[in-house]
Amino acid sequence: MNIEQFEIFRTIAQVKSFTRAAKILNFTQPAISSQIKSLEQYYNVELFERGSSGVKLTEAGKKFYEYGEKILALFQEMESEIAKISGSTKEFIRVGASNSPGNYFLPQTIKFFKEKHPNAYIRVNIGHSFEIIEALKERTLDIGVVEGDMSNSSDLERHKVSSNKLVLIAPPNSKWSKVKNITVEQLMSEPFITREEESTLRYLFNSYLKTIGYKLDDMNIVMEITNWEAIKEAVMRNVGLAIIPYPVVERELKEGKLHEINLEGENLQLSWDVEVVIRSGEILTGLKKELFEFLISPHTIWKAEAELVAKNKMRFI
Amino acid sequence: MNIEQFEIFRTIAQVKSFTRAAKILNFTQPAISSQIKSLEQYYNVELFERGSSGVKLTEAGKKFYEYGEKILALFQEMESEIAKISGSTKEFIRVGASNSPGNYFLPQTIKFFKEKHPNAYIRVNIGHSFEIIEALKERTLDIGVVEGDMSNSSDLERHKVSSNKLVLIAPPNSKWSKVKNITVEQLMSEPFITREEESTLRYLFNSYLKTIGYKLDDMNIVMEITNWEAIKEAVMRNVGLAIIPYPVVERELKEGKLHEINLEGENLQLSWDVEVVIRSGEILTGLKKELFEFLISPHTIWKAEAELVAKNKMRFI
DNA sequence: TAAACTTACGTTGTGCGTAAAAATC
DNA sequence: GATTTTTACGCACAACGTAAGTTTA
Repeated sequence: MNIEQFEIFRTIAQVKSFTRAAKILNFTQPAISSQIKSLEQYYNVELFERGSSGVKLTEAGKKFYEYGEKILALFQEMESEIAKISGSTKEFIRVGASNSPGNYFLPQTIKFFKEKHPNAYIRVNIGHSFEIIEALKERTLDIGVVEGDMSNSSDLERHKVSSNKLVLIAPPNSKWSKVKNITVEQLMSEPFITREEESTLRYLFNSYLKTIGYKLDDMNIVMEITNWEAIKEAVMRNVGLAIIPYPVVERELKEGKLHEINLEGENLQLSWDVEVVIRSGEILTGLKKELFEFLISPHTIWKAEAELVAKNKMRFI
Repeated sequence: MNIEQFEIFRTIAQVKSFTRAAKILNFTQPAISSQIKSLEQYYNVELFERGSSGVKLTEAGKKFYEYGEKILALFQEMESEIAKISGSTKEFIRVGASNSPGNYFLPQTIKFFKEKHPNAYIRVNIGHSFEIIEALKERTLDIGVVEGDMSNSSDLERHKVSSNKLVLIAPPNSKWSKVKNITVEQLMSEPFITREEESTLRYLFNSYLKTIGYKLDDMNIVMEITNWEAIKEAVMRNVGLAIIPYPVVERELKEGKLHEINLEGENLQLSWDVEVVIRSGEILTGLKKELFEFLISPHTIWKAEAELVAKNKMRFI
């Protein structure tokens, strides 16, 4: 029996879904399934009731969760104690998130942060906003990430995650070079390049499209690419149009290597409605400080992602 | 990181030796080494100070032990809770033992018991007698096995493990058929069959020999065999003499298939000086009761061992 | 030299991802 | 029919045992 299994189990229990837990923990869904299955076989008891809309804890599952929480808490405490003694540069950071940010904002963000800071050992705990807030106050979490309601509380500091503009880009020196505006209707039929399904951008852009009565799946998607640099390349090679966060293409637009087109009547201001919360007056240090600052300036996500010499996984459709 | 690693770590800390921990946990010593090594590498800190006479906890090791105890306690509690819910026939039994019984009496005993009762999940915790006694009173242990001092305490029941006679056996219808007595001196040069080094009998017989100024290693050992049935066979085939617990050869002696020889002036009464301790008035049930009764009648060890259709591992020297 | 731990190596088993299938609404 | 979990399978890595090597008193 494995400590990691407690973490998998806890995440599932918190998000009530194998699939979502897999995304958060950076596993495939079958891997999660098999871990839970082996637990259930070992104890010869069902831990989750499987439904087609998520899963639910059984009685045994509740017990398991209850003890698992305590064991994980002790374990994490131990790890930091040991880390102190070993003079290790490892830093254990406990992040709590509510459902939506936990599913769409955090997973990739933390993945990128870890790649830049291999010494950061980040544990993500998912729960309701009020639970995250409670845990912060009880000092069992270092940083919270919740849906923004801008409520005030003297002992907590809330930082709204800054918004970002999205831009529609086209190749210069093409039929687009003179075009300044197009309608959403037109865009839907144009060859379009997008990020992979699991990406934050795709989720946000899709949500946006839904609000104005469209679906990303109805677009003429010609390519899915998993990193910004390759998307920019593809647009330059006239493969299609793409939607990209402004910070990622700032330089190319200024240098004229890419061409911006306005979506008529649409404001592609991108907002997460996410707040990063810490205890008031607490001075964060080291990687905790770095992570906090990374979280509240989300454009760094795009940049970080661009910097990673990505493996250029691309897939033609 | 693995719960089992906590158990390995704890056992080492308690017996202060990789080798002894390996025997208790039924692993080879290198397996233990590598587990600890991987822990130390992961946390980048030494957990034990290695000395040529055992090992000692470092500062980090002490922290690890402290948390490990708590985590293991929670984990075991959880397992029994889950077992209750699952209606499992698994039974978790917490046995505490002081050093000597923990090293020589318990490991094989429990191994045999488990083979007969696959539903018994037995955790052995090793410490000083007074710690075992304390833990029993605090109800964190079910059964204690300590060196016997027959001290009295109203809240604990102490049961002396019954002694057993050892007999020296020879083939009938051979040069031994008329021999009734030999001296230890003579025995030392006769072809002799013995159990493997790790066996309880060998340990006890060797201890006995030392008290009268001899060593088992000085005997003319022609074969080591890991089970009683095969030893009896070998003696019958005139391979050599052997020392065996009386219950194991009772039938063969009565039927005349084996011949008993007295060791002149020696009393091969075998005593463990071991007491099995439980809380007074507590009524043991199920496998706990079985184990308790198994422990206090150690001749069942020999019998159980004989019953197991052993793999007849034998090794010529 | 004896007792203890470590290293080296071959084997086995576990855990993961990919892909396809089954179940549930 | 779309979403979610399960099954099947191949691969890679981790854990164990055996055997040989090293350390230390």
